[in-house]
Amino acid sequence: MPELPEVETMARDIRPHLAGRTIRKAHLYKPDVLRKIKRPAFERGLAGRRVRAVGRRAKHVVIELDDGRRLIVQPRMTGSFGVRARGREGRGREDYIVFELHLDSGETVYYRDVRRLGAVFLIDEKRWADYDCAIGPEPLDPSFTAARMTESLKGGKAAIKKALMDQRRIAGVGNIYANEALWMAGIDPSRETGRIKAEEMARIHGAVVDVLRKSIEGRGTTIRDYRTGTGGPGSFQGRLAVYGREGEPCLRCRRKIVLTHAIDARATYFCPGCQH
DNA sequence: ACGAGGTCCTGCGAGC
DNA sequence: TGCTCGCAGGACCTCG
Repeated sequence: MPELPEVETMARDIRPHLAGRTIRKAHLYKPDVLRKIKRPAFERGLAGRRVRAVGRRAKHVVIELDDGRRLIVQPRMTGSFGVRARGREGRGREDYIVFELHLDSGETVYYRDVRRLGAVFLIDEKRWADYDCAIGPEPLDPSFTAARMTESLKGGKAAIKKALMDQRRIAGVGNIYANEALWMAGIDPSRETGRIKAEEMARIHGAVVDVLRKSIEGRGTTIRDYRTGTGGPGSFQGRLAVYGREGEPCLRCRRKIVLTHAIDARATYFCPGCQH
């Protein structure tokens, strides 16, 4: 579920509560979300550590610790963060809580995930660098130009929508924003990536950057599960042009929006009237 | 080298 | 009202 704007919103929301704080104690309730680390090592590795920084990379929340290690959380479909004020005890395992970080401020930052498809890992600097290298460029980085995007996508025989969602090519774009960006750019999602002209690629680039920026401003898209770091819904769902609008008129040409699962078995919404 | 499909999980809404 | 079924915003793996 959470794509770049949603993960960015979560990271921004929890940052003021975490940055500069010391983790007194970490408690893990759902060990099956851990990757390549066991519960005791996870809890021991976090206890006593000070949080140096909280950021985002692609669809991951990155919590950097004072020993250089990173707590990485990838919420996938249903993961979300929350902050509990001092003195308010949590519901712990009853409430799909995966882990809790009890801070020296008295606050508790927790991560919950209903489906538990998300991933949590604690890795050192070197392994994080390797992991980071394998992910494509950040679309909101100033160096992400249309030329850079074209270079990153080049040679693709796959549908452009699939290419946009490939994290090795571009970071952070998922199903909702791939659908939206292609509508904005007026490009048919099934088009072969390698056959898209430079001028069209520039439109797609502009649309990707624009839709992600606007969604961050709106604090993300809540269809069902997504919650911001403060527990509320996002607002961008009210501004979606195609996603979830099957059968409704296109906002540009009034033709009916079509839903198909032909591309990678994921829901693709597009307008047959003005996307070519 | 690529695409298709299964897998991890739980909840929800549609339809009977 | 209550059940079953299909589907969900992600990403990894195997198979052909």
